[in-house]
Amino acid sequence: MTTKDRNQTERRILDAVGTIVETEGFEAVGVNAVASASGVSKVLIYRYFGSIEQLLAKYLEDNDFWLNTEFPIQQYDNVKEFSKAVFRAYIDMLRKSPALRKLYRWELTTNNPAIAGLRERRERTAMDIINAVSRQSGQDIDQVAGISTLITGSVSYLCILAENCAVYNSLEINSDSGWNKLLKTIDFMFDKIFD
Amino acid sequence: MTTKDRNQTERRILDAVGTIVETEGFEAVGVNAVASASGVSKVLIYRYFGSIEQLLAKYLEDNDFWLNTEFPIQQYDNVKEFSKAVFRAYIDMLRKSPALRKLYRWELTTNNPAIAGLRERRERTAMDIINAVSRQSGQDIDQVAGISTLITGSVSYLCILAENCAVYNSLEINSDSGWNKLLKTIDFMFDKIFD
DNA sequence: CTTGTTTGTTACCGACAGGTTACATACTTT
DNA sequence: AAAGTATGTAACCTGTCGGTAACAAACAAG
Repeated sequence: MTTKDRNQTERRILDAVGTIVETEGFEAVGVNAVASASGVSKVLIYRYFGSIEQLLAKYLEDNDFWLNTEFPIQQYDNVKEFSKAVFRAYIDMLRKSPALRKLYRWELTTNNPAIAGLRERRERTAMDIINAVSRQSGQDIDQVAGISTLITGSVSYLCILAENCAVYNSLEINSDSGWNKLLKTIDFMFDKIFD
Repeated sequence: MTTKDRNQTERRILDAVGTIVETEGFEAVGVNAVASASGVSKVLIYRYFGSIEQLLAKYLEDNDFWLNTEFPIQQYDNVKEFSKAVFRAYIDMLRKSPALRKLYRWELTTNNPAIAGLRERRERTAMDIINAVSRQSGQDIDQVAGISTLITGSVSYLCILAENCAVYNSLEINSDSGWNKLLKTIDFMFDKIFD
């Protein structure tokens, strides 16, 4: 360490968490790994953050995934096109962000207060959109929730899987071409459903 | 160990793998864990199976997930009902089997020859069905593959997630009621698509 | 200048992981 | 009965994990 600067040290630690998360995932975030990746002795991790759990909580809080993306519902008068756009945004977000993929993957094997908090807020955001779409389209809310679940669920799954598997049902889930096919299917579905 | 019986010892080891997989998942299958769970010294694991990878390969080979479920395509003259039935079977299978859920979860974080082999065979089975449905229904094959991907992908995701999370888009993914709603949505979708 | 506090490093501890060596005991074969 | 082989265990080795103690250096306040 060159100078004595607590703020900078904390930044280094959090940055190290970021790179570990992006490359190896949350599962790999341990005291020793963060210490060596940040070039900071691990005692400081405990001193400044308390524990790895709290460090991860801070990391999640800093880059608050998903929550900051606001969907301006009113602006769309065409519910069908709005729906398509929402899922397009969802796909882009997940395909672009390694950290977000790792977060979704981590959630499948873990449960802790930080994750529970994220899920709650995500649930609220999602249900707000679903409610709005149901109201504006006249579709049954369970039906809208179901369709939304089918799409976001599979998109989440495929984006995680794509890091270890190139093809699923003949779709190249690693390339734009595969995802464009899936987008066409989603559009097709909405065209059939919203008559 | 009471008597000297290699067959019985191998059985004990494989059974221990099974219980560990079902309760904690493939990630937890290590030499020490299997040794203590089976009551067998770990040297024998190496002697009889070579390595943990090979032991897991044997375990996967023994209970070959997914592959043994044959779908008699010809028997259905109604393609729509056949499709619904396939996905119903898929959901039941995944919801009933903890080991299968753990396998799907493991696949999201790992890649090895055993998994690659499974994927290949699964891919072939799936594409056989998709081809048949496309031919018999007249739907574009990419469209059928897309729909199938949306459903199986989300079902896989939700079944894995349900072990750590009770609600997704207001659906109770831990209970039959939530899944029945989702089944209704799938049926609804097929009714709209197959006109 | 001296005293106390913040920031930092090194070195260590116990627990447990994967993996191997050396040895004991049973069974088979001649 | 004797020799060889298959089956089993205990003990150990190295490495890494999370976690802590002890100490060094910079800085602030009197």
